[in-house]
Amino acid sequence: MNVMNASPRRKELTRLAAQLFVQEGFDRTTVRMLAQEMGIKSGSLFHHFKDKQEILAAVIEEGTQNALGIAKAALQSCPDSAEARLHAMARAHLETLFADRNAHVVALFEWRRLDPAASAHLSHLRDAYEAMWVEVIDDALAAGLIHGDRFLVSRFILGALNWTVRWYDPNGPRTPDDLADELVAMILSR
Amino acid sequence: MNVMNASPRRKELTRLAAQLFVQEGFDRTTVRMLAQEMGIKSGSLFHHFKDKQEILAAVIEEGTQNALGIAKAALQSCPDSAEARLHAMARAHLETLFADRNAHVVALFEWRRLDPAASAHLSHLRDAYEAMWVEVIDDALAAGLIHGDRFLVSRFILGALNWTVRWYDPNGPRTPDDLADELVAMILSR
DNA sequence: CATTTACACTAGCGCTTGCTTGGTTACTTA
DNA sequence: TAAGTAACCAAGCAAGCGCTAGTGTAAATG
Repeated sequence: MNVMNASPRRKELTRLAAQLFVQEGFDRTTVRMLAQEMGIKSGSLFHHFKDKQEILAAVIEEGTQNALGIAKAALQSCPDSAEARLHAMARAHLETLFADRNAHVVALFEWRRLDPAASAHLSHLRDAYEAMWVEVIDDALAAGLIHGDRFLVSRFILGALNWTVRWYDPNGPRTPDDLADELVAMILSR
Repeated sequence: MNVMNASPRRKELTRLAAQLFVQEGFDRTTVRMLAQEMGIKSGSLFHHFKDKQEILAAVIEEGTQNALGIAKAALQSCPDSAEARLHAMARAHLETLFADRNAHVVALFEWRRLDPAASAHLSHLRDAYEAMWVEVIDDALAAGLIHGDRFLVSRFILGALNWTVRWYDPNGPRTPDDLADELVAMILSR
């Protein structure tokens, strides 16, 4: 078995798995379905992954790592005002949400299928991402851009953003940036 | 088989099923687990429900009907201003979300497990509920209470509200009404 | 040239799944 | 007291599940 490496083959298989997990749900996706989508037989799958659980963990890790990278890049290359940073985070969130849509849908809706070990490991990644949000929101509160409880405000914002995967149509007239700007405009105290 | 009636026994079984579906997810909940939780044998389950699908549909129907009832009652017994109605809808949404939490979590996160027939039937119920929201939000926009695109605003609000099931702790210091008021305060243009 | 590595294959084991069958029990009604 | 009905059970079937064992082969490596 090809333990925990990041071969290009494995990356491609992870991408295909994410797509199937979104289409069918993790539980209803069988190893035979995964193998067929990948053009191999079900037994061959276990050369690349220890078990089905590890495929799920790989999908979620991939998505979360990308989200972290995009958010960091967005904050670094943006004006140093609280308002600009809030905009940048919202835009970055939706950018990664729809660039790696499959991985993020799996992360959001199949998280509970992770076994405890994988869940613990990936929780750290997600916490790192959420910490960036909390910092930006604290700055926005301190600057008087928004008002309210920091805990509630951040939950509401992330809820509204994450829920977009349930209704947003990438082929429609609006870009993810449009959504981000509209949401920020909606909550700014003016 | 006890076709599609609403016997008290069936109602109680539906309630227990909702709980298990939330704990384990629909796919991982076996008919044997359901039966055990209900204190009967797995074969007996099919006296009350045609198949496993019908249990899922029963859970979701129950929750959606309750939501409709609560929202209607809330709008009828509230001052006739756009702002009061917006408050009332947000409060009603969170009230039913946590009064029938299990049923609503299932409706929100297991909807795709419904077969097409059941999905079509229940979609009508859900559309009726969302139509109430659209009306209230249109009034709020017309009154100048909030600004933005009616479509986006309603999606953002419902997203923020629905996402509360992922983090809200009913045993914490805040009531659902607190949440509703904070959210409305956050989006009002002041 | 010999050996290792990466990747794929076939075949199937052991188990669980949703659901059916054929029948029994407990209660209500005529 | 007889008939009807709702509720239940023991047993098990056919299908499908994740995963393993063992083998073949072509390319990379010593």
